[in-house]
Amino acid sequence: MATLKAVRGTRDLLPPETELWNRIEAIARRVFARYHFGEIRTPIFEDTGLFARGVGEETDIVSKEMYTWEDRARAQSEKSQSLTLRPENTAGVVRAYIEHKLGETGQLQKLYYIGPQFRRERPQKGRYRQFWQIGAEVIGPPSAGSESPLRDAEVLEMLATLLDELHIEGWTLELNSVGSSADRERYNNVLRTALVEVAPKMCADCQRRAVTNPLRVLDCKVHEDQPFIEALPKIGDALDQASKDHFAAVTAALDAAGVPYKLNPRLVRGLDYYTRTTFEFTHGGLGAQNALLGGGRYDGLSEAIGGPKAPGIGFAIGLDRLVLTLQGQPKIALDTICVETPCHAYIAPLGEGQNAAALALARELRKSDLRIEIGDGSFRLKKSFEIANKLAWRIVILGEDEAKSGILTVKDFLSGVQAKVPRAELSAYLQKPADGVST
RNA sequence: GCGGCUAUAGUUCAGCGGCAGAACGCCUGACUGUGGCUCAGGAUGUCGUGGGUUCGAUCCCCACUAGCCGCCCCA
Repeated sequence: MATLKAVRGTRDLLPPETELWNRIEAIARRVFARYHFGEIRTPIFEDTGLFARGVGEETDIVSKEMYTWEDRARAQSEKSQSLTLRPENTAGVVRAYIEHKLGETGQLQKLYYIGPQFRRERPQKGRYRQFWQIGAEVIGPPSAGSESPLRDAEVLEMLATLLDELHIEGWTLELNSVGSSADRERYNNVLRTALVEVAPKMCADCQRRAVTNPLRVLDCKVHEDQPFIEALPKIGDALDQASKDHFAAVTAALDAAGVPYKLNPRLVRGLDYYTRTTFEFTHGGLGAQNALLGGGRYDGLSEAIGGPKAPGIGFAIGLDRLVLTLQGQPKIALDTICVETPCHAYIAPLGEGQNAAALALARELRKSDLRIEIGDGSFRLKKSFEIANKLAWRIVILGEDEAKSGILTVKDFLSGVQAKVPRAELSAYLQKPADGVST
């Protein structure tokens, strides 16, 4: 039988890498809490229609990258239904917002999520078919202030704080406004018209994009095309006054808060639901996938999927890429966020007759929140020492002498000091830093 | 979905048309209760899978699968 493997584009995360993931998530939760965000957990699959209507029928995600299947009816009363593994989480959050009538509370909803998403793309470094995102959404009825540029700026400022606390060095915030959906449509037409003349002089990809997705031409990286792109109409000029004012207010607030950003008039995002503010935080050294996170405002999303008017703004961080970035950074930064955590002590029972006593001792110590590993009485003491030295700060020897006297032998690996410690004092003794090493 | 590169020990990798190699890691070493550094031994394996060429293929050819890089697109 062929050995089973994780399917293409999926992978296992093992210790100690999972430790890094946990720490990143813990930092994110801590930062979100300071900004009064609460966690939301939505199902991992949804009705296909949610993504078709929310994300956009014509987007690549929906048209060719979703894991979709027909969930057959099992009973006469049941209807078959097309289901899809979520390719992103914003649509699910907005669906939940509508379903639970959160708008009726009149309160601004600040929700964050951490979880896997699924897209059937060609796997690459930092791009998996099951990938993880940390994201957050600020959404609510207009009366709650959900349309305010202050919310855009707050989210961006929070992200700057988060990246700083994660010790990501050298990030860049790129910022743009794509205007209202009407602005966007108008601009698309203007662009399409302008491209009729210019596109034939550009690269093959651009000639194709000019027809299929004009906004994408702005993203072209071919050097020779840059002058043509520079000369194309700017989306900023197509914005109505309200959108211009909104964007100016966002940048003013960022300036006041001292959050650095770079205006990028070419930053258009792939998802249909984005309006007004769009942004990306990028980081060099990630190759073609240089975006660490992206997001934007989506004032019409709720209505697009049948809900009330509920403007919002949100973002999603690609966790897989964030981890890659951290792993690629100078060791100092990595150490501050992820250090290996050895056990406080390794208990070495001498003889299988001491195994039961070892478990009892471990239980006692673990109740004091000490990290304890237990050896096995069948091991020779030499072997116990070798193992213990690899994974613990100290070894506690539990032999017949110790069992009788109640005084345990403890050796500190760093200093090499060996001590006799009464059982009642052991927990306190092990809590103490092992010679310069802090717990 | 398209193009290029890659696939050998637990890991990182060398290698060659004729019995499979290194480093690190792992196991064992005066069989009595003492690790690290050193020393002496030892085991690593369907050479990604399936076909083909050949007296003989881990090596050459084809297909498949997977990974990496790029394109498309995107967080």
